[in-house]
Amino acid sequence: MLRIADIKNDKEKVVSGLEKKRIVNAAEQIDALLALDESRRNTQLESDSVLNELNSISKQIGALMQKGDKAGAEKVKVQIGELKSKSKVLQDQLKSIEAELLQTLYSLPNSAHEKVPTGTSSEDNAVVLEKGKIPELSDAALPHWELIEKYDIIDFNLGNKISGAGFPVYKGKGAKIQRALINFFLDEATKAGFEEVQTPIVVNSDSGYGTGQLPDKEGQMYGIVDSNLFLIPTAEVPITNIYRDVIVKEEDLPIRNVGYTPCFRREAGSWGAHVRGLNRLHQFDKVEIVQITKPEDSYKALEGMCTYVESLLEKLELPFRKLLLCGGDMGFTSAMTYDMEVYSAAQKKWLEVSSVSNFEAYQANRLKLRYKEDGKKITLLHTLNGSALALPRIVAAILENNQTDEYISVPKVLQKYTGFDRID
RNA sequence: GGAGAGAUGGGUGAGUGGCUGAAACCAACAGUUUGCUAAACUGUCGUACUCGAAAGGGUACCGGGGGUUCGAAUCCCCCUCUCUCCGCCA
Repeated sequence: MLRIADIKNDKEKVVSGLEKKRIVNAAEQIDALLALDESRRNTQLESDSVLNELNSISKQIGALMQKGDKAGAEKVKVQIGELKSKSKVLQDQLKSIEAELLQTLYSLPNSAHEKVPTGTSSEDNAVVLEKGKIPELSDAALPHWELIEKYDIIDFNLGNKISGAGFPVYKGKGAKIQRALINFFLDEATKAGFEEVQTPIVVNSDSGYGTGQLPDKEGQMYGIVDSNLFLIPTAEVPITNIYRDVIVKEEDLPIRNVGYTPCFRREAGSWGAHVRGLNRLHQFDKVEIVQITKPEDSYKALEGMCTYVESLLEKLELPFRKLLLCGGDMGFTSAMTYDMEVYSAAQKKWLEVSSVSNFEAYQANRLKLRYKEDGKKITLLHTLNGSALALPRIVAAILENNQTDEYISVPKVLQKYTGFDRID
């Protein structure tokens, strides 16, 4: 969540960043927030002084009792009644103000970075890089949802039977190519300096709040009945929450982790006829990289993570482009996001396969993720993450782009992982 | 699932109503000594909010929430988690 101190420090900047995020009355909301904080402070001040008085009277009573002066103690006790009721009122007041403050902070998204383009939808995203050759396919080229049937490698009907729509079953070479990609991504990330972690794929609500899925996106996660647990929508949640309530040692920074997990998304409302095959699923596999840096290093780290993701796409020989998302298309918690899209040549569509974001201190503030600057001042860190990469659309693009009439060729870098060089 | 024990600062761990924001030890940090390292000695050593230019104050926090009391780490209630034994089991 946003930090009051930052808002006070440069209100205009925060407001304009929020406006980019399509918060219409950002200035009013921020003013209300500041007023609320002001009243919080005043109430606390008052409450603290009453408590102080109560504490010192209690101490007096204690001292008198020790001396055996019971009558004297009773005399002093008389003063307490009124102070206590006063203190109760103030503390209740303080509690409700704090709750309101927190709720307001939860409801506000991260403020967009100055360099984020203004805009309301994906139309307004800026293409900042385009790389790779778009293959020319024959007229007989098939979209991936037909290829998977032709070669019998992914079965949606089986998934339907077992679970429901959006839960495919990968078979034979289809399953193997998935596993190959996961291993390839994990190995590459390890080489690039990310430490591999394996986390739970269900999380509690504290974790959901920590990274900002709650309360904003509760409807997007699958909840587990009677357990107050959620299936993760991304490995970002468990990995970043490793560091919740942690004061990191300065020499351990930056922290870089990578993890593979299945991801679960309800995708409520986003289902439709235009979503076919692997383009959108309820369960999919993803390798995620997470980085935690000092504030001054986070934008350099963001660029570095993008460069890394680009290198994966190049190795897979997939044509891709890189977008700097406009404020309106960015996620709730992000200050700046780059999306990577691969071109899937048979459906003639750009498919988002990675989203790399800098959350600055927004998540860290919820997570209480900090470090001791110069061994003294405690400072919130910056968190970042990126998909590296999400599997289904990569699979879709590989299948479509590498198809011939008789077979589909496997990208060279994957062959040592798959053990075969073509699907036929 | 049944029975019992427990949750205290970076770690171990003391603390059953006021002198405890919390002993002691370890770790860490700074300094002294030393040819270097080590050892020894001295000091510092939780977090948040808040007042203050600063020095230094105030308030809260001993798993979480509520209660009793003038006063709670300490007593009571609820919840969560951990450990041990039994049962079951990949």
